[in-house]
Amino acid sequence: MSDFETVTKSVEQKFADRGIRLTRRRRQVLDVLMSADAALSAYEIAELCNAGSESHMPTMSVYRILDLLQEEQFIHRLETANKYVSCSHIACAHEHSRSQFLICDGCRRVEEIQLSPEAVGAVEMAANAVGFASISPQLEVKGLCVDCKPERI
Amino acid sequence: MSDFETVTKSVEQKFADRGIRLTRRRRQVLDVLMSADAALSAYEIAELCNAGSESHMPTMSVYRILDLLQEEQFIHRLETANKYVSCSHIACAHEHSRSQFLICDGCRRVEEIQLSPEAVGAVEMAANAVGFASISPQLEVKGLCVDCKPERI
DNA sequence: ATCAAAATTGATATACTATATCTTTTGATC
DNA sequence: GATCAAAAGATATAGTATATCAATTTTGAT
Repeated sequence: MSDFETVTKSVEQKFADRGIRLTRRRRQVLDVLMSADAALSAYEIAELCNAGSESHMPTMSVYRILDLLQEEQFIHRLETANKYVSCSHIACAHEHSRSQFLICDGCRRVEEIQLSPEAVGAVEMAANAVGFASISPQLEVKGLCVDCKPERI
Repeated sequence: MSDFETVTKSVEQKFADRGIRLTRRRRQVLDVLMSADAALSAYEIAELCNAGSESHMPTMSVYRILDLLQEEQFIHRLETANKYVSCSHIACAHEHSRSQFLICDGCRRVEEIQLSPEAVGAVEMAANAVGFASISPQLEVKGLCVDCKPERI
């Protein structure tokens, strides 16, 4: 069974376990996101759903489905980019409470990483110091990947 | 001399030093941002410029001016909020190369903080580990301030 | 002081991201 | 199959942002 099929099976199981229907539309959106190697906007997702397909996927449906997929933690919304990515732990059995992203300002490549608890703790302490009670579990960091970093002369 | 006047003088000096004109429009936008106690959208800035004033500030001018002010490091753009804030070091003589923001998901309050070099280093190391050459000097963290944190029962 | 070039602003159009709302269709349950 | 709820379709509209060209203002050289 291919890797993609394994993931798909796992996703189907999760939908079933939670009593959520994995409809054709939802499957389309999720497939597009899982196959993408970059973060996509809702409109890009709609286009890709329609590409080479008879169906007409309305963008509004994409937004609705993105909301659901996000609630169920199958995908993430990148707020600094207004784009969406499938969760890199989509097939994992465990929950993953925190997610951190690196977004390349050059090629828009996205890597989901796991910061050390110490690093997260440092941010939390700095937050507490200025009157913040808690910080969001999602952190987005922009940068340049090695391919996009301009060579120094 | 009031605090606001001190800052204004300092800003005027910086404009002069860099050979950039501090026009009426630019001053309006900067004044609005410096007087604001929250991050503002470009359209909100335009509205505030027009409030109680004879002038008509077009939103497009606001965007143009925001670009300039950002290049010159007088203000920051919050990418997670699509809003703008004046730099908390606007009157400082030194450069401040890094900026980190805490944004309250409840009241939208924004605090500009300074993370420890260790915390930033931890993020950089994690980035390097997944093929990123460098990270952006601006970090935005969402959270809840103590006023907006729901009481536990 | 006058004129030409450059910088700034004004005006208009348009693209992109997102939400609200109402109707129609589909699917589950009895 | 009838009934009800969930999902999808359709349309309108709000909010954020960029592109472009024209008009005006400022600068600097003569």
